[in-house]
Amino acid sequence: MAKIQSKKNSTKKEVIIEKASKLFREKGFGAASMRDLAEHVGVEAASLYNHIQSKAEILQTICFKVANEFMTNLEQVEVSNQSTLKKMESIIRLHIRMMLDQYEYIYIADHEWRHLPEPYLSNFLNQRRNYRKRLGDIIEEGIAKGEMKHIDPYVAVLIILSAVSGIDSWQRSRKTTGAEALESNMVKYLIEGLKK
Amino acid sequence: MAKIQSKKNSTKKEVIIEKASKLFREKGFGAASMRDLAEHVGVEAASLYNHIQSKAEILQTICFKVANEFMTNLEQVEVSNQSTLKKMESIIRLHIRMMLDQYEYIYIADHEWRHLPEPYLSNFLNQRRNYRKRLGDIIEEGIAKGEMKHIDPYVAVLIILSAVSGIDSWQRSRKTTGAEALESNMVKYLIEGLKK
DNA sequence: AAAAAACGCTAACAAGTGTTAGTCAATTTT
DNA sequence: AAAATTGACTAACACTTGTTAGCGTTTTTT
Repeated sequence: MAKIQSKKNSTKKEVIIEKASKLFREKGFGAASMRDLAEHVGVEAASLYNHIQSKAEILQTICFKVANEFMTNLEQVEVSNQSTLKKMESIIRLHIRMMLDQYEYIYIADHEWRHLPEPYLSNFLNQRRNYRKRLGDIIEEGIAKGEMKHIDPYVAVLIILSAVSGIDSWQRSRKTTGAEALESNMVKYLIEGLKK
Repeated sequence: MAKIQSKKNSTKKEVIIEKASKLFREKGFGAASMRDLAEHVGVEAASLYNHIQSKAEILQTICFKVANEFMTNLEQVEVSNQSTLKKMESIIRLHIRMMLDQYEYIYIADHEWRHLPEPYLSNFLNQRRNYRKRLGDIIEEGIAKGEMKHIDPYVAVLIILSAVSGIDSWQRSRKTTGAEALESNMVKYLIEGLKK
């Protein structure tokens, strides 16, 4: 019944999704074709449909996998006993780390969600709005407690999320800056700012 | 010879590019079709080719228009007699303002440049790399002069550019935050940080 | 008024799209 | 060993893609 195949301990479906994530990032969801994907998997295009239901399903799987991962983490941070600043720092660090070692997935959830079919699109956007709202609440609390500057919480959330998601254009110059250095530099900036 | 048409003082070619920019942003370059565009312009698809050479040409026009605008501004800032912090502030403010009133164009130059055909793609990436390098130089100078924190300049540039380009997901909630408020909040954060 | 250019249209092209139907060998379950 | 499932294949479908050819009308230039 359960079909375990291919190189590593992964279903063929997982292999397809993994290859698709690379392809979707390189070419964009719309420009990546199933025949293209099939070639990377080493199979004919029609054979893909023995494992998946549609092209869109792949996108859904990726987007919601990412969304759930972030949401789960947020819930853990919310109930933890840290200062609001530390909470934000934890979240920032998680985003950076996920960006670094699940680059393709995060990129797609960040940039290709527009191509989700309804009702998944609305669902995804609701989750995203909810996530941002709750990040904003942490910042609001931080301001009220005098731990943070008086800044529009929504703008702050926007800056933080955009900044970490922008790591994608850093990808190629990995050599010049190490991963840990990048992380600490980003945290430093996002918490303490540019001005001395 | 010169053909001045349509509502405002704009060539039909300009109308096409304007409509295209909205379409490309909504659907992505790959998913937006010429027939789709033609309908928005109020013409048959084939007729578009009396004004443009190809779909790709539209993308090129948009991307390089934006790139040149930013580059021109950077050159002005570079030769000005401001502190490095003020220089960065000027640049940040310009980015935010352009994002607000040329949203569609900037978005496309930010997100759809991948679909540029060679040799335009390389050209565009070179310009972008150059732009970022020079922003980094300003920050490097700021650090050397003790005006800025000791932070990897490239990471700082990344954060700043990503943050301003992230305004796109703010677009719909314009009502809650005014444009000036957004600008001052972003500048405040990006210069002074989150921590009090 | 004549010549030329601009610009809309319809029809068509070659190529590519996601996806389904149906067949057959390999593998797993009974 | 028999039966059932899995999963690969080829062919094909209905449709969309960007783009060109060619015709005819309107607008501009001479």
